[in-house]
Amino acid sequence: MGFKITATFTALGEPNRLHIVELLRDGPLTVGEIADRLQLRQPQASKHLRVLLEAGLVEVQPMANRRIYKLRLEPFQALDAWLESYRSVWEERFDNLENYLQQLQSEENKQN
Amino acid sequence: MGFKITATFTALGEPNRLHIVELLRDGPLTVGEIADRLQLRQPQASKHLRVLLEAGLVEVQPMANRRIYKLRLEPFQALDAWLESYRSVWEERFDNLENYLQQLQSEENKQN
DNA sequence: CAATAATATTCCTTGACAGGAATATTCTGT
DNA sequence: ACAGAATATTCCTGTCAAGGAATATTATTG
Repeated sequence: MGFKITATFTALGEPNRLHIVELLRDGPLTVGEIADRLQLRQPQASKHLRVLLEAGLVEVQPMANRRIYKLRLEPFQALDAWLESYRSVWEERFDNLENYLQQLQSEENKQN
Repeated sequence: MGFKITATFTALGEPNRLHIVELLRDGPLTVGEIADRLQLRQPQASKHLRVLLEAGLVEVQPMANRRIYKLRLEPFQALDAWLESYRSVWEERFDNLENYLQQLQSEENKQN
């Protein structure tokens, strides 16, 4: 806990990192495996993983020579919670209400 | 349609822009109002709004002298859909399954 | 302890981005 | 058409992030 949601967004804003996350959705992977599948050089893979790690999106588990990265759930749940407040917005068709209010305003206090 | 989700993420990765979006959640606002509430100078507000606009997160509706910005629903729904595939991950406790697989692997084909 | 595999870190360079200040644009009313 | 309000754009500058290449670190095996 204690990760800022903007960190989540910026981390996922980079295409390679988004791709990594999508790979990890299907299960934990090794740095080398990630680099292979994404056509990345190993150092770049490590660097992106570092960013994801610091954003709390993944965690790492050393195994022998390797480091296995896997998704952490919390940031996704946080994202979900954040989205929740917007779901109500579109479900209530807030949109139309506002159009209505704008009409009122645009007609400068016309009283019927 | 046709907006990349990475664009959504990068747009929301900037704290001021995230803040703008959260303001707009409660209803459409004018550039000036946004600048006021966020303690931003008008040009910066306009610039951030431009980014949000190009990412498809907001739309603008000219009214007289002003421009009223409001949220567009689609990117949020897209985000929601994207998150959906991760919900199943954490709901199925995929995590434990993987720990199990890792154990197997770490013990190098030990057959009981 | 040497050799090797897997991964991380550093240094460098380049490009993107954010804020500040100034200026341009657009619309309205007269 | 002009003045003024609201907003957009441009230019400049400094910072930060990403890729490439080289090197350092860590753990395993013999």
